[in-house]
Amino acid sequence: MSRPTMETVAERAGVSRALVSLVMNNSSKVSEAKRQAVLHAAEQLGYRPNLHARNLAQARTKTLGMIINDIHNPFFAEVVYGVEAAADDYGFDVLILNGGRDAERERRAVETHLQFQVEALILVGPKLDDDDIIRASAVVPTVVVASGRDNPGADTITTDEERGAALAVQHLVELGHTDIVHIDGAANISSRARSRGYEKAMRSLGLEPRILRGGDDEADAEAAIVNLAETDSMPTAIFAFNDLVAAGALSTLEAAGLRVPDDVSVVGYDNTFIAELNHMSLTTVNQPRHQMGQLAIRTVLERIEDDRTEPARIDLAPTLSVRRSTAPPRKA
Amino acid sequence: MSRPTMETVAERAGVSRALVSLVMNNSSKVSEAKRQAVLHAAEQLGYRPNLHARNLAQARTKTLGMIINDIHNPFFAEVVYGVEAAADDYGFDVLILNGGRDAERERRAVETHLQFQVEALILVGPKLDDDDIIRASAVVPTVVVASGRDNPGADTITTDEERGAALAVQHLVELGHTDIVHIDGAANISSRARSRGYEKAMRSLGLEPRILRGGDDEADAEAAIVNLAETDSMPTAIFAFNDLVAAGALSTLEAAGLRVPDDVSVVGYDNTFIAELNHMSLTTVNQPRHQMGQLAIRTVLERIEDDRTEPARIDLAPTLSVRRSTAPPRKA
DNA sequence: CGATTGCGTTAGAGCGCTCTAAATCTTACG
DNA sequence: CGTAAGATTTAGAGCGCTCTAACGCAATCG
Repeated sequence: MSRPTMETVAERAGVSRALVSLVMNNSSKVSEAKRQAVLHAAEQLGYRPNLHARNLAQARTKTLGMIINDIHNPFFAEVVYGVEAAADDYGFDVLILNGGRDAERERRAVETHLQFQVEALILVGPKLDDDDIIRASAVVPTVVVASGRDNPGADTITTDEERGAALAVQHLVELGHTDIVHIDGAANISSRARSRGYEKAMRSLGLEPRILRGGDDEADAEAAIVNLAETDSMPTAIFAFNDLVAAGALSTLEAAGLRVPDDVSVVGYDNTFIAELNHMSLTTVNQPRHQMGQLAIRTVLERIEDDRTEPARIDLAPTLSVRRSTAPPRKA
Repeated sequence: MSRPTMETVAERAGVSRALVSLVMNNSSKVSEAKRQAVLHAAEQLGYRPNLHARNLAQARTKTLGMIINDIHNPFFAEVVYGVEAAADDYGFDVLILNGGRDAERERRAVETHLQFQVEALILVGPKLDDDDIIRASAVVPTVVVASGRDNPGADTITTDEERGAALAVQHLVELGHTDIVHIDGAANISSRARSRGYEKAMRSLGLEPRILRGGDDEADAEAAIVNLAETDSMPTAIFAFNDLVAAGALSTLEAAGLRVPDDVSVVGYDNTFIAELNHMSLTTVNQPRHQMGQLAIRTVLERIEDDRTEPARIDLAPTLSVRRSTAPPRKA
């Protein structure tokens, strides 16, 4: 037994298929009596409109396609909530596809979304390269969130990561630190901007930058710090590429008998869940993720309506969340 | 300029629309010459099949609908990866909708998926109640993952949570603990089974169970432990409802001047990301999440093919991941 | 050499819905 | 009463694709 269609409902309610359509789209020009009859019939039959048929018949789908770099990463979850909230306001459905930290998978996800005729594409922290993004945005309005760079053709929502790094440095310097090491994000997409921000801030304050190669997980931090302990001198403060690297720093430092923040202060980046944990209590740079998600939707949808052609670029200000992993340096 | 259709491609390639269709579904009965011509024309036009049209024309959609309790929660991410891997094998697309920890939103998500004519529904840690699930599974094969209970009408993939709790108790007892307190999950869906497992295990070992009301986040743990410190006696080990509660326990204990694991051992549940962090290094009960996701797909798809009618129930065995938050009790 | 076979191709109906234009029914008014 | 205006309702085409049945054509065979 296949599912009931409008035809079935129409028959049952003793009206035409067109009338059922009107009721389903709650048109105002339907008599109350018929409306009730239709609604009742639909209810009884367990009728559910077929979105594929609707989307085919209509020009639009009222559907947005979102691709997330990695569902594992709670950083993106907040963005998703922002996106969903805004999409709700505009009456759009959001289909989520998982990129799985893999450019190839993201490419396939883009393809799937396009085949689903989404009206816009939201790429959250994409692994795709410029060409992919150009190709996609040639087909459908595209907005990129948190990619840490400009994206030709697409709208872009970022935070000023240089500024974020500067905030971290500033905070440490205000606490009295002068020997501040940065563990970078290696090949990571946002790494460059953060390092540059760190370096500029240090120099402008007359301090000597020291950058160590890190990565994007705990193990990378460990290597960097072991190196610091063995061959180099231990600074009084460490600014890590992200919270995870900072977490790695925390445990490696403690394993080495150093206390945070008494001996060494640590600052992370992203204000993830980890940083919030009481036991970690990481001072970190915060990006307004929810807002980024909301703006992504607004930007791209307005682009559709106003059919603006040049891409927008929105750069939000990061803030610093001060917690217990930073303190004034121990008096020498 | 709207997107090219099969018609456009057919014209360009000098063949009929039907032939284009055959090529797109790479049928074997197309001459190589025409196949190339069509492929070439499609390429040039940037043709992309319209999934809505296809899904309408075909009986099936080859699409699965998944609803995740909360994208924030990394526990579910692993399940998602399992689901995706298996779905890939079967050639299904997986559409993800976020439940947002809200039964009402989940209900709407189910509705959306059904309107998209998904061939099966995968509910990961649903907030929906039995009736919702019964209703859904009456329309489309449904599988529930990690709900911690039986779900009438739907296939169910769980782990034996009683057993998991017992593993935790066993581990602590083997280390020499006898005074073990459980902080439960309050109204949380899995709380009952874990508490029961704890209680049974304790009694069967001749120990007196002590259960405190917890919840599902750090703050809940704090309240419970403060209570323990002030009005009750501090045990030598704590088995928490989940990793987050355990994390809360960790920080509250340390704030109270107690060291983990020297003074108090702590065990969590779920083996989330948190537990893995070096700095936390939480002994915890692990659920084979990836496998759960895979099994969910297999179960529900096989159900479609074999049109089995009675729901399946798969109960996997949890394991214990021992880390540094547990140790023998301090000698009195 | 006409009939048969089989491969490659195509016409055309139909999937469930929306939308325009036209049909039908009311109601109001001269 | 007849009729125009307005309010409801409906017929029917069409969205882009798949699928069945039939068609054309070359190769094969008795």
